[in-house]
Amino acid sequence: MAATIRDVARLAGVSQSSVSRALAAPDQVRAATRERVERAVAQLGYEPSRIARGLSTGRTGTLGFLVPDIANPLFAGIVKAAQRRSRDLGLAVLLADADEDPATELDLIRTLTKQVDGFVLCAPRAADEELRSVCGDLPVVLLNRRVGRLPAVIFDNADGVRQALAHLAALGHRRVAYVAGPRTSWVNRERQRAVRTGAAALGVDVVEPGNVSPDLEGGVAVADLVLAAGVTAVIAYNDMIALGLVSRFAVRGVTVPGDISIVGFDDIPAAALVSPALSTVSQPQDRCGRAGVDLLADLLDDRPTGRARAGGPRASLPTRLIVRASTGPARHP
Amino acid sequence: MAATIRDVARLAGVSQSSVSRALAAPDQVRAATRERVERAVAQLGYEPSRIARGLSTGRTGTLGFLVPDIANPLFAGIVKAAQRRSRDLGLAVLLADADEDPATELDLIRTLTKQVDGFVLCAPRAADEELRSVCGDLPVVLLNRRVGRLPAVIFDNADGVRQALAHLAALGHRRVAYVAGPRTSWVNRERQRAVRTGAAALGVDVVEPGNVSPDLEGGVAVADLVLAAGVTAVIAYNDMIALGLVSRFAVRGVTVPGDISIVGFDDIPAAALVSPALSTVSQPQDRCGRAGVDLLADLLDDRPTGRARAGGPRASLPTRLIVRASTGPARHP
DNA sequence: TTGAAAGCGATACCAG
DNA sequence: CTGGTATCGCTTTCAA
Repeated sequence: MAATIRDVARLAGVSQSSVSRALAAPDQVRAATRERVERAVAQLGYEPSRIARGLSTGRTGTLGFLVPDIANPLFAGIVKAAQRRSRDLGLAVLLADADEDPATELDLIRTLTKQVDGFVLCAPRAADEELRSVCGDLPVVLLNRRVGRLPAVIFDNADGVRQALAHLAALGHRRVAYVAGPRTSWVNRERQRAVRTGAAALGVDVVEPGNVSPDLEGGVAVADLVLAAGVTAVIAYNDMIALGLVSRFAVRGVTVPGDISIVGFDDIPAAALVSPALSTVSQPQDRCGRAGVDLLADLLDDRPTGRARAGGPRASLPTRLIVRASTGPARHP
Repeated sequence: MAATIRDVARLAGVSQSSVSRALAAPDQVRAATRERVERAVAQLGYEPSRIARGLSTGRTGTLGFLVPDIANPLFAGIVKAAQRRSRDLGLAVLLADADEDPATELDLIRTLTKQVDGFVLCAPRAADEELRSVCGDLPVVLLNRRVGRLPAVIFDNADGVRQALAHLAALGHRRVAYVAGPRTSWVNRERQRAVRTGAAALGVDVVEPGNVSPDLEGGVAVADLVLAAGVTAVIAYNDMIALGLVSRFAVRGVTVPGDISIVGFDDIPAAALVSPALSTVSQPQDRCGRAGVDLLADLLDDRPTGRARAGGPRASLPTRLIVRASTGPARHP
């Protein structure tokens, strides 16, 4: 059996209270006492039980981290960064993978809500009101999503889209497709809107073959529609879809970028590997994950905004177009 | 403030004990009582506090899941499967990413050990004895690793290697490289050994350019050594390394599989996407993740072996070679 | 500066 | 079948 605070107290010849204090507020304890406690702690290899502590403090030292799909490299990268930061802050991470399903998501939040101090919701798919109500007054930080005035870390999607469109327009493309991601994705709606307004401003026609799942299958499934639309370039909701397109295009004998140019989003590792390499709008995953955790930690410690640490409670992170294979349309060399 | 068991008891006009029973063992309570309790529960939206329960039962309803690197698609896939299974079993998952570092790993286990009922350690990098001692007598299930007689789920690495070697030998390769992964990886050692003995049996020469990190960078870094070794084929510790090789080979003007054939391990999604597509030994990630959680759940519930559910406490999952681009050596058409 | 004692929210044993 | 009560391990007043 692991040692408890009582064992330490007994061994050190002091009360439990003193042990507790010696550990939590060392300066409220005489040096001599503190030392005896520390010795006892070391000798017994004592480590306080987090759950027992949780019971009395009402805090668990754990944060809930929700993602739509941990197999998506973007989210894996964000989780990794968040994980590291949490560790540094002494927080544990309860991971929840919602499988891209809004209902599962709400379910997970509901069941986890009792065991965490707060949530980082990465790109949640559920509706605004449902998210609000399910979170109650638990501290929440959103990533890749905006809901009212809740603290959030987002990428500058509009600017990313602008860069992508400007790039394609400069190459001479006049008719591009936007392959939309999940209807439930706030980011998708943002990009969609940005594509529409941005394209109009540049005098570029936009075709939208519809919404697909944000993975390889989604891209493969929609590829033929894209071809049928007679566009010379396509902007995909994310790199997974883009790679799915590449793959299906190859099967159809359509060359990239010769016959059609593609721009994705996220700059996942695989994007640089396919050949020709994928042009993509890169997003700083680590800053995102880190900022999310920082923001939540601030909330937990009651630091109202956390401006100092995370660059504002509603940080917008810059995105950057990475040009790899894209070229102008074939008929316009 | 959320409702407690006391509130429910008061509202239902029964004792706390009865409420507790009505929820945990409904058949030990008169129907009438049970109904009153249920009504009260519904009315108050009561949900028992997991941590309070944890204090008295000594169980947290949470399992610790440790991976070397969540950004590695293999592990992401395994985590996803484990996650789903855990959810079905009513367990929460505390994720820990050790960043491929043995020390971090032990640290994480130590700090998390108090808040979980058991651990699933996926491909842990720490040494046998350290793992044993750090886990104490917490239930532990290993994935991709064998330590003494601890319950484990592993892939049949030897057979995977055998398939890969047989394939290459049949194509006419007589000199192949094995690009090793982390020295700390048990799986790597298994594969390495299998390559050595297997190649000897087939009369194939093996060159080993050394250990690299199991990611793209690792593959890129070692690519030139591989070329210098004058081999016609290479088996890589995993797909990430293999893809790194492909990428660097392209830069060097070496064509795959024309000049050199590559076989990886894991069959991560990206493997099928690069062109030419990567031949690889596929591992059933979902079965692995699921079996790991099942095994641990059995341990927690004191079902001694869990044979029924997971195919044995030390399941060995089949691997399967997926042939994509590999061909025979150029000089041997 | 220290110790005693009252919770925190549930479970589980023991009478009745 | 039900209620009272000790208990889990720690934090936090409140006195001393």
